Amino acid sequence: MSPIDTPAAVGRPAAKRGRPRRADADDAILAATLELLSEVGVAGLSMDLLAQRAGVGKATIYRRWDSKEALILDTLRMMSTPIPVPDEGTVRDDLFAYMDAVIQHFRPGRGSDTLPHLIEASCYDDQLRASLDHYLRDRQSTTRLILHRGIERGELPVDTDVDLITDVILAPFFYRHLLTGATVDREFTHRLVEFALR
Amino acid sequence: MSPIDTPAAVGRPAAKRGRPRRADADDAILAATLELLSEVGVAGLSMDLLAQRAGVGKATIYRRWDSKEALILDTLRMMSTPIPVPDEGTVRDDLFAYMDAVIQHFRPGRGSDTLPHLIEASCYDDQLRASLDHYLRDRQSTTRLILHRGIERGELPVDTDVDLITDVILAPFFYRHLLTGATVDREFTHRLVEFALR
Amino acid sequence: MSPIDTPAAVGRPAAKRGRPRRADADDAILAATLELLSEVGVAGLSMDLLAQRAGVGKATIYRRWDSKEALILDTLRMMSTPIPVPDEGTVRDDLFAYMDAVIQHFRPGRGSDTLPHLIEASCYDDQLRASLDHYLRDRQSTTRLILHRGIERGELPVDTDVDLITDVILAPFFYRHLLTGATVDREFTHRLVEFALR
Amino acid sequence: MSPIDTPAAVGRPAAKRGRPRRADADDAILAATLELLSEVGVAGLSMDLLAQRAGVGKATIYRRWDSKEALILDTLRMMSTPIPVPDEGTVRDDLFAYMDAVIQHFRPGRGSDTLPHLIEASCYDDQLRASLDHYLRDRQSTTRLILHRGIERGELPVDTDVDLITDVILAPFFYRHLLTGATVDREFTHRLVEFALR
DNA sequence: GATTAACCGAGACGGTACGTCACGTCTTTAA
DNA sequence: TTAAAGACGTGACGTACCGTCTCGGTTAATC
Repeated sequence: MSPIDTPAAVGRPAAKRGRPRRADADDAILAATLELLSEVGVAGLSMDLLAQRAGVGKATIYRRWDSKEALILDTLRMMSTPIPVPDEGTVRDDLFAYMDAVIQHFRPGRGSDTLPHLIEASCYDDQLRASLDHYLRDRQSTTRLILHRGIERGELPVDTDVDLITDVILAPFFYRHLLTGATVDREFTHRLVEFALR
Repeated sequence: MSPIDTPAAVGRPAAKRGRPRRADADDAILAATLELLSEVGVAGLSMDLLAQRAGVGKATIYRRWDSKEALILDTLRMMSTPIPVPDEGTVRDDLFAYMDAVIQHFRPGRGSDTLPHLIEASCYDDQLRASLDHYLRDRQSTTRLILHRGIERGELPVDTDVDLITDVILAPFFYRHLLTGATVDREFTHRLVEFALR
Repeated sequence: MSPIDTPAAVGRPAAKRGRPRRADADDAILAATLELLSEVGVAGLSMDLLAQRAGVGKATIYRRWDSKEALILDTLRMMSTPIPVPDEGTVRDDLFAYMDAVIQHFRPGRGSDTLPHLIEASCYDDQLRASLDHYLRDRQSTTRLILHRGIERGELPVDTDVDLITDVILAPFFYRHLLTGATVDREFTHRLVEFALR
Repeated sequence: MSPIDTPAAVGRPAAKRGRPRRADADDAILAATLELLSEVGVAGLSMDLLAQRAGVGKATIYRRWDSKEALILDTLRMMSTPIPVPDEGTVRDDLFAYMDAVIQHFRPGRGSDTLPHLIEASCYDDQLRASLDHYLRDRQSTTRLILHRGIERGELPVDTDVDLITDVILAPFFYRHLLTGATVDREFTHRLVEFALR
């Protein structure tokens, strides 16, 4: 979910009236959100605190985002450092490298309650549900890219079920991380990749 | 997490003094919780409302459970109808049948915010985290049973990695359900089972 | 308080530069204020609503009046229908007639919170305090006129304390109206007039 | 308006259940209100600040009073030092002395916006209107007592209209104080008393 | 005719206070 | 001692206004 009222339509002159939105407020708010997420987590991030930190009125936040959660999701989208696409030469090694990075990325810490929070919030907000879905499917793109590259190279059969393998590789990671709390280490992800490419 | 202070040790007369705990309060509370979960979801389940519904003081609830979430988890454990263990003759058909039932069980509805809520809450409460892990690993037992039965029957090789296959079958279900919002239907679970048993 | 910057001095060309004030904006604002006062009272009259109703920007209002209350007071001054000066032949009958009209004028209704609001606001704004004083003393002029006419006619002694009698007749009306909530009817005002002229 | 739910009915054992209201909270709240009224006036008295000052949750205040204004009125009733009943020997001197004290009491200062605030608020709240009426009529009792004492002593005729004279003496004070802003000094109140007793 | 300065409607801005709600604890009387 | 009832302190919520500011765009008097 992007900030509300983004004049997405190209070519429309937007016929702006009234004082325009402060251009730098979005950034200030997103930056403050990112700061607070890592300092106090989602649980400690109140809208009052956020507004104060961003040097902004609460109304300015609500004018731009529908909810705290829409804002947080946008913060993840815009501010979080992306996991780079590895290029080790083979699908197997690319997936090994990528999953190593994923493990690093989901280290437990102050911000590790963010994704669970968004998941719960999306139960009550269809628009957020759609945005979160879109965001998380986007994060599959690296895995998909690696697999497609493998098919092009002839390393994988042309009829490889990319969707399924993507799920099979990524899902157990989140399943263990969020649900069963089982160990997620390199040994596990490597075993998983071997199984998926078997 | 079981109710606090359960006189687990048999034989100890407990040397009770004062008014004894109401024997039926636990059940009344669990039943009211289950009712409210399906009526208003976790989001609408406040402790005040719950106490009123159960005809119980709030302190009585907190005397028996550490938190709202511990209670909810116990409610799931005690009150929710278990998914029966199928016995179709082959591992493949057992897993097909089981996953069909799982799909039914996680139909969207009033109570479908329960698991996400517990997942988030477990970020802030180590004891809950442990209890939830235990509960969810418990729910893997049917899948494991089916696989072990297959090994005994000689249907699966003796060195089958039961842990991994369990994750590979169950994880994508929750991953799609909670994270990407992708379709989860019989076609998908069947494809998944085929892949896992390939 | 009149609109700010009124070029009161006649003959001074004021050497205006720039676009002149919209001539009809004052009226539009005053009219909208009067409308809203009777529709939603002072309490419901927000500056945003008022600007919208008058088809005017908020800044245009603040350019012309110092505050919401200065505007409201001006609205009363300019727009409210004045109570006519009676001429019944005697001081007694004139006062009877006038007080009857006053009773009518202060009927309870949507706009009856206006005066109390101005009274409170004038606690925080010396200029408003002065303007309100001036306005309310102005409204004594009819009573004063009636009394002075009586003195000229020889109906009242020449040393009549007009100030005091004015207060004695008008004050109990407002005192009961605003403070004690006691009944204010013709019987009361007549008794009052009789006492004052005794 | 007294604190909500006061078990006014005598003889009813009240059949109290649950934790009783903190006995000292009322006092703490009233005292904090009085403090803040004199420090920052009604305008600066926010419920958050008040709760903090009283060492009490906001909900505790709202549990006991319907509104900020009901609380303020109660504060006046309970905490404000009453004007003593003078006993100078004659009605005239008693009234002189009393009005002198009234003038002192309504000195301008931090708390002088309190009465105007309550008057406005009572436009929007019938219960407050009734309470304020009752409070202000109560404050007439000293004047009435002085007049009745005069009748008993034979100093005033038995058919003296006590209601009217009370209004005639007190009303101009508030009228000038709140409305016209005219001078209210000893000279004026003495002239007023002389006129009323004429 | 070009420039300039004050105006215009619209609406975003930083603040502040509101009254409600839920949390988990505490305090009463009764059993 | 536990029970039901319900008050407690805390703190976040999302809304509504305030009075100011900032746009793009008029509209005159001045140059």
